[in-house]
Amino acid sequence: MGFEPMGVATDLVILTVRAGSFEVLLIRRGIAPHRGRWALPGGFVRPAEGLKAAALRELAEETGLDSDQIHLEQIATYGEPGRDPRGRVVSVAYLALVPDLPAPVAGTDAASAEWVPVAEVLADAKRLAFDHHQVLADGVERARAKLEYSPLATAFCPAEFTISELRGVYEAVWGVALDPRNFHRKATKTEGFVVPTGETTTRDGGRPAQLFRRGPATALHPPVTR
Amino acid sequence: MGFEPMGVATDLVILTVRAGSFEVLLIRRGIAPHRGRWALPGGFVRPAEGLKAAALRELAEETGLDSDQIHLEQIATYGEPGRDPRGRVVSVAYLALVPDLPAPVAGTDAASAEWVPVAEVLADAKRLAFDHHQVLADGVERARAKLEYSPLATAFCPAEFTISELRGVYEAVWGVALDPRNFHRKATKTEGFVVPTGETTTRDGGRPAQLFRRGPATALHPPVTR
DNA sequence: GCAAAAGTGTTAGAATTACACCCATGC
DNA sequence: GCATGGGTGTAATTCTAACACTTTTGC
Repeated sequence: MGFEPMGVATDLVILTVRAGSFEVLLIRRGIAPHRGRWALPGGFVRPAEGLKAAALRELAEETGLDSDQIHLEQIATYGEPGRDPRGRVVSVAYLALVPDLPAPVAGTDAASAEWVPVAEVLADAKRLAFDHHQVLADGVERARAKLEYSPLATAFCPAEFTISELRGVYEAVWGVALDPRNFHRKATKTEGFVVPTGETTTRDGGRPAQLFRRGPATALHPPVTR
Repeated sequence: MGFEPMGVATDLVILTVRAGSFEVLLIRRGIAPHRGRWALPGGFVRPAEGLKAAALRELAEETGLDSDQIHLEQIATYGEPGRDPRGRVVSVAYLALVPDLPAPVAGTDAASAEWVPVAEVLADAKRLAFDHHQVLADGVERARAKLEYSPLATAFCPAEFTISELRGVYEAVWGVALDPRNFHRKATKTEGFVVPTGETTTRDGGRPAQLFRRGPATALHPPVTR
């Protein structure tokens, strides 16, 4: 059975929230094409490697994170002829949501990697190489939408977090202010969203706040509204 | 720049609602692998062809429909090594929602095609070739979810339809009964969902019903609840 | 004490639900 | 007339949004 072989790659939209800022991990390309321009991390899928496995490998190379600590899901696949000057390359894009990394971004990859505010990158459609502006836009839109009806915001938080830290994630990703009091009720009353650890912290200042972990829910009923 | 070439294909989850039944278009495979088994329509992407263009070509071959009349969106991409015995094949799955076709399904494709109730196919995980059971399940879940917050149900209807025909789509896809009176209010009051044509029909029996067309909305606020 | 953030209570308005009821047609 | 589905009205309930107010810490 004949078919025309093509290159298959994965690209990663790695998002985090750092100090109230919603940011994406970009690399400066060290090789052609688009040498010296900013791009999403990514690379070709190896012959005996699954697509998600390839994305996990790239993610570990860039961030040092392993699969337990991160949320990774497919966004979409981009394959217009001509999107890559090297030839026909089809790219499967993945969305990774990671907590604010205590360790530096430095991975085994030699190319320089940097966290950049999402708003800044999206404001300039020509900033990124290839069709990565569209890929980023699609990934960001997916993340924003999923915060509403899934407990995914916890993926941006450390293992234990306060309700106001969780609210900070929503505010950074959506770019809106939420009522702290109503948000507190929503987060703690929504079945399975968060579970209290019994501990408290004063790291946010003011009255000590309860610490929570991610709950078992996979969907939020009712959703958190934007 | 070296990469390992792979086969790239598209598979189609073509869904419709016919006489109150939620159905998927399957073909019986005429060639190996999985010869004689049921599968989703699909085929390899041509060298200079875009992914969506390939899906549209397959769709036209199977149903005779052109792009104006149908909704087509990407579901996901499936590329585990070993999913296709012919070698490393990555398949980009597309979801197509089509109205009940007045013309027979017969296309230029020689393989026999048939509409089969979705529930029947999903009930038997071994019915379909390759990993098509998973692809179908993902496509169906996408369609069910999108009915809630998008005006996509109209994609299953002819250009002009009554509110009860629209409700029939929801009931068939979700497998639930909806209150006709509350649904009527919801559909007609939700901004941009449907627009009245001014015509009426008695084809559903009883009092004449107003005819509507799809409205300009791309999202429904508030959503239709399951 | 004062500032800051956590957390609870309350109330008005909006949306959802269930169902009573009337309308316009075919037969 | 009578059956059938179309379409409107309305009240009970639930959800949301806005904000007053109390609690517990650091300084």
